[in-house]
Amino acid sequence: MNKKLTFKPGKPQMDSPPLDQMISFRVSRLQSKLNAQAIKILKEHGDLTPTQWRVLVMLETLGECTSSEIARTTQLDKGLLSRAIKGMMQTRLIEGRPSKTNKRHMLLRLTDAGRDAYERARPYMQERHDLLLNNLSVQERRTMFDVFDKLEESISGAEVPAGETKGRGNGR
Amino acid sequence: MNKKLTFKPGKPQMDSPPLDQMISFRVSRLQSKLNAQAIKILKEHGDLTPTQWRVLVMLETLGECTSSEIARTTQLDKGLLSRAIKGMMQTRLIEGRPSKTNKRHMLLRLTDAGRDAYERARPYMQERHDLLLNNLSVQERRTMFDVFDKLEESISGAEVPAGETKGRGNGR
DNA sequence: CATATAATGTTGACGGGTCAACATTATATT
DNA sequence: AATATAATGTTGACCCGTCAACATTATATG
Repeated sequence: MNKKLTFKPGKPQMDSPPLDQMISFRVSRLQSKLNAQAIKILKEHGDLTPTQWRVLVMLETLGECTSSEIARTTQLDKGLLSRAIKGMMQTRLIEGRPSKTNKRHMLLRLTDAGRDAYERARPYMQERHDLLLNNLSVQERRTMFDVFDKLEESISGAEVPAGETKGRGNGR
Repeated sequence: MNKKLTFKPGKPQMDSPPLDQMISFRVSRLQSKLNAQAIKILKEHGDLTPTQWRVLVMLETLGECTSSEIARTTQLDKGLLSRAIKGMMQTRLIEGRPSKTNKRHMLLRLTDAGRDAYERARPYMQERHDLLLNNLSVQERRTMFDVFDKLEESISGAEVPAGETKGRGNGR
């Protein structure tokens, strides 16, 4: 099981590739692979981008909502979202209507085509996710998400180590 | 501490943002944050890019080696590496000499300036990494890397579900 | 009420990562 | 030895994510 038992008792023990022990590098590489996989699956089953897929998921979950709500919930960049939404409105996956109480808001919701696209891709995305989970024990799954949470917290906590002017929002 | 306590005991409990339960999304978001943090630190302490930093780490570890060795070990894209190395040779962080046994190879190694840059950024990168680890138990750290390994394996195993021609290399 | 500040969404610019094509050189196959 | 195949590294094209600037509208502050 353990891959790194390759040191000789006499030598200084050049342990396996140092970058493999570095969190940021591992997350980066993992993200690349996951992303490539997602792109491939989504291209085959509805020709969506990962961001578009995420917008669909959010709309399916939240129901009618605005771009800024999605941005806040997912922490995705609002510029990125703006373009994704624009494209999805052109291809009629979603539709928007102006809010009457707030002229800046655009209330977004799935069209039938959008819901179809979602339902078409979903089983494959689900299958993929199950495949990822299947190789992990229940313990590992729980710990994984805990670790994700803690790492994100560490980063938020580390930024601006001294003297923030005011406010608490992470200016994203 | 726990932000998501908004479910009613009678209801099926529409669990918090669905994307938060999805591995790919979590890894993607985590990667964004880690990357932004790394970019900031590296910019302040030597003006390196993350890729350049990784090249420095690899050269410091492997000693003199070639671009393809780094690509193989890290699984970084060879095009990306080519450009990073080109830039680092221009700024004299590394130097290369042609191999005599293989005319395609360029043997790379750190210059003194490169080693300086590495040593200048290293403590800050180390501190950051320690900060990330400090919020994790020993158990969590072990599980985290195990999970990284297993997830990467899952992805490699999932690609080309049937009838691969030959070979075993992941065509990257 | 008047004004300053914050939120919403759009856009342009930029850099980084991915991919494919390519020239060159090594290696395998016959 | 001749030829096909694979490896190495470079380059151009492309897309995505990030950031800053901006116009517009809401809200807070005086």
